Amino acid sequence: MASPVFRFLNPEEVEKINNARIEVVFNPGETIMKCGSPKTHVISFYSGLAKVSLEGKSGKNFILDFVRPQAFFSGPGLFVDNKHHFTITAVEKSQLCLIEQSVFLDVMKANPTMAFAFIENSNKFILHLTGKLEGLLVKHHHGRVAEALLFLRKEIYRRNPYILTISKQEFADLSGLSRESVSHILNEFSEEGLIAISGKQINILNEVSLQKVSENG
Amino acid sequence: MASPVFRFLNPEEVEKINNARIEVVFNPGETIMKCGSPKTHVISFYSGLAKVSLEGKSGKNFILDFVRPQAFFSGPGLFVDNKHHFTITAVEKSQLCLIEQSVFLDVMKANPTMAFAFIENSNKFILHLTGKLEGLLVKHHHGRVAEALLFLRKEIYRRNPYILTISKQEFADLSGLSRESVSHILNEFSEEGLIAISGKQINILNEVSLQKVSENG
DNA sequence: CGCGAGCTTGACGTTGTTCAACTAGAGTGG
DNA sequence: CCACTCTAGTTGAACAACGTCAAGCTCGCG
Repeated sequence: MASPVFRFLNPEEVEKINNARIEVVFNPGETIMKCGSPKTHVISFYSGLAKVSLEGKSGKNFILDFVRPQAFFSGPGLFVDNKHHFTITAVEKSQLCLIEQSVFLDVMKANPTMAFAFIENSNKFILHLTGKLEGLLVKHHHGRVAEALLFLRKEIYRRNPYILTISKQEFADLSGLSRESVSHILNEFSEEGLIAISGKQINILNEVSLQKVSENG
Repeated sequence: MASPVFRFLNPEEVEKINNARIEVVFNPGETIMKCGSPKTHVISFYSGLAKVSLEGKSGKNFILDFVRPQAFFSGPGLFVDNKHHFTITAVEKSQLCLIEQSVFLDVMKANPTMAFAFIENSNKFILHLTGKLEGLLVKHHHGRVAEALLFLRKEIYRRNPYILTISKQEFADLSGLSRESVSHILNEFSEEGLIAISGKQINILNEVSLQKVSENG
């Protein structure tokens, strides 16, 4: 029960949730939730890394967010059409719990504090999405790549240098660019001494400058 | 108490909300909520039209959504930082109620059904946002203008032909383009016989083709 | 040693922004 | 009732951004 959404449960409620959850392990590349399929469970994520992506027709994908340890994920189909609107795919080997939605809702119904925590979680997601929107609208490719580099360093891998566990295609899907553009720009950053790349390892050498590029590029 | 969010209140709860609300009328162009300011009320919208926009630094704005009669609006700052993250501006003369957030939350705390309706409302907003994101990523300018034209016809003005109450600049902010691009494209659509424009009136002549442009352009 | 997927590199063309000049309409004051 | 001005909108041209294409590279794996 690691996620903040569950932090206000009493032992009885914890018990109820525990009886309605199944623990599953997904290997890299495996689909956890498929866009369009019926939504029957909510997710409590324990370990690993998964991507939440939008499947555009014409094959273009876009990564909205990552699911990380301690995260809770429900999806916006709840109370709307009870379908999944995003596809969630394991990037690293991931351990998570699938909790029956009906039981989850029962508990939430009786515990308004948990409902408020749930709303907090949704609102943070909304803020994340509007940040993405703003990035796509105002930033040019350099800014978006810089933003993605810093996001991965600060939010996902939480260290520097870091080893990319996502592919270059996924990096492109994260920044809303083509794979080739990402290559070009990483190259430029490398030549300018902002970062150093060797294989899958990325080393951010000049975080301050990169931050500026992210904001003004 | 027109919004679906309030549909499950009992008379006592209605009374409580009624005592904590103030009715205000905004004229076109007036700011209802300003991005960055503290968030103390939620909105129940009665009549008129308002835009919800993101203020990008560098002066670029983007219209995320419109607030219409019957709509409820809270904003994602709730339970996060209690600030406004969007600016809401009246487009037409608008009549709305500002409800004290603390009272609103008290009522929601005691009424889980209302909390669920609130979550439904948030989720629909999330779906709207991800739709916008997808549009920006996949569609080219023609597709976006076509989409905006159809959105205004179907969701906002609900008739055809319709009179634009938003400016061309706002139309551009809605589709994520520059004013000039919008001009060019509306011209092209007009020459191709898809629409007819005279002054502020827009007449969609070939909705089927426009729909196709919206989907594949 | 050879194969193939993922990635890189460079050239090219389309798209859409920006700039600048122009037009139309609305409000103001003589 | 006519200039004058101010804002909103249009038009066209030039340029830059970015995706696409195509060719080449790298590295893991048989």
